[in-house]
Amino acid sequence: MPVKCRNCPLRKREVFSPFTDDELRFMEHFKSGEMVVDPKTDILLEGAKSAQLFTVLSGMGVRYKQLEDGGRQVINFVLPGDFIGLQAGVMDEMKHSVASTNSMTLCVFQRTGLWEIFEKHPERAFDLTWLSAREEHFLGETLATIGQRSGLERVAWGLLQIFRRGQDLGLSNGRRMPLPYTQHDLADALGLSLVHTNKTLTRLRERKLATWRNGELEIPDLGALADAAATDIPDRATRPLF
Amino acid sequence: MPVKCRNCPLRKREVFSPFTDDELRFMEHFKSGEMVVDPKTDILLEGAKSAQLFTVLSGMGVRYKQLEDGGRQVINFVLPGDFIGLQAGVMDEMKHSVASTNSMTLCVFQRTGLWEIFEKHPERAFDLTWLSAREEHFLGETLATIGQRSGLERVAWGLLQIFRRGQDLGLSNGRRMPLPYTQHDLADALGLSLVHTNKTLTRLRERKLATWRNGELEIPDLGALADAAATDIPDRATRPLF
DNA sequence: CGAACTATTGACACCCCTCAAGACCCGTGG
DNA sequence: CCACGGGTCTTGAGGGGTGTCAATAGTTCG
Repeated sequence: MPVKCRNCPLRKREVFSPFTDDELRFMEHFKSGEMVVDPKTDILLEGAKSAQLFTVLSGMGVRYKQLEDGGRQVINFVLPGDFIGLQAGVMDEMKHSVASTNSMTLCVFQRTGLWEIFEKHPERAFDLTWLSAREEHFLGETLATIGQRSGLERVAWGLLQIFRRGQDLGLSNGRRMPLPYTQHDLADALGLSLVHTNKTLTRLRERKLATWRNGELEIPDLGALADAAATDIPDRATRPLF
Repeated sequence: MPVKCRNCPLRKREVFSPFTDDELRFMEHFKSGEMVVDPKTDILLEGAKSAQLFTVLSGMGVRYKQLEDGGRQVINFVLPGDFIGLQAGVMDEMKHSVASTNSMTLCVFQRTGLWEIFEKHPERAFDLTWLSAREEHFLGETLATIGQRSGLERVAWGLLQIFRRGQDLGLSNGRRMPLPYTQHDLADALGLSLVHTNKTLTRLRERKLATWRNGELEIPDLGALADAAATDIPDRATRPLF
């Protein structure tokens, strides 16, 4: 029973382009409902064979892998517009877990709809592949950062990355944006210890490059922070499909 | 002008399943030629808008990102059956480079064929998305390793990973397989310095867990090495499409 | 024979991890 | 109301893993 999706961030390849009639029809056809998730709750678990795919309408979360020894690697941060569960839809099961950080509302699709997309909507199918390739690209960037850069560079890069995504999503008020994660989340994402991440954040704050407090991130000068991250100004990133 | 592709590792989802007639026809239709690449040669450069996609018929290579400061991150190792250039085909340009290590022979496809696949061969298109999702999965594993594990564990994990892929491809003679990379390549893949990688390889050799010499890797006991890598026995990995 | 690349080994420094303790916040229950 | 516990953030001390620098040797190639 398709539900009207007032807020579903279905997009063409352009960020924030208006919906076409075709896209609206497409959305309503495949959407099967909405779902609200409490903070700090697992949405998908590694190994799960989920029958649903999700799109984030609001709230934030993390993709992560739990290690045997108790460690955790945060793969990336999940923001509004992100697609969740494509792995379970295309492969047989999830290869990582997804948990909410905030309270999140999700747009729900049935996995079976995927086949219909590939059969009847080749352009949408192409978009799905594009989405997956984009994820691959970002993971490569992350890998290069974790593998090759120092602690300060990693933290600066991570904050910069998520701030840019927030900007593209319209989450930022000028130089501020909400960031409900814990320092532990960031540490696990960057491959640093919690303590060292904390001390590095303090350094960034002292240098007035980035201040992250009470769930709000402030970056006075993107360029200065980018210098600290040793990255060139990058591709503007987020282009959600649904 | 389609070229007969005697060796093209087109597969169904099963590793080494025989070709179906449909698959053979599909291959020949999209293949536009073969290509031989000298060792140590770039095949695709980051930022390139390549008109071709490739499949590896033989030889080995690396996917990598060159950093501004001279560093290099090896994203992963390219083995026979791997697909190269999907990013350039789906997105506008390559987000990483690909270079040969060995002498490689490649199967060449025209990028324009991609659209035809999505329009007329939804099952193949699904396979492409599956491929991309699989890459994403492996990158996640790598990220977790680099981000969370010690040097010894990383090296053990890396050797194990590539050995298993070699096994699946039939490249291994029992406990040995050819491995033409340099220690520098491995170091750049694992986020370790060359020197430390060397010393860690020595330790693995002394413990008789893995011996990598003269371009050949020998692993006497996969289980023992897996213990050193702190990984559970994983999903058997490589299932190439083309 | 020299140049370039690769592998190896030692010395040393330092980044980052671990352990530990305390502060602050907030919910719960006595 | 206060006590208590859990989660998060913060700071200090100490140690070890890892990076950097440097030198040697083996190999290939011209």
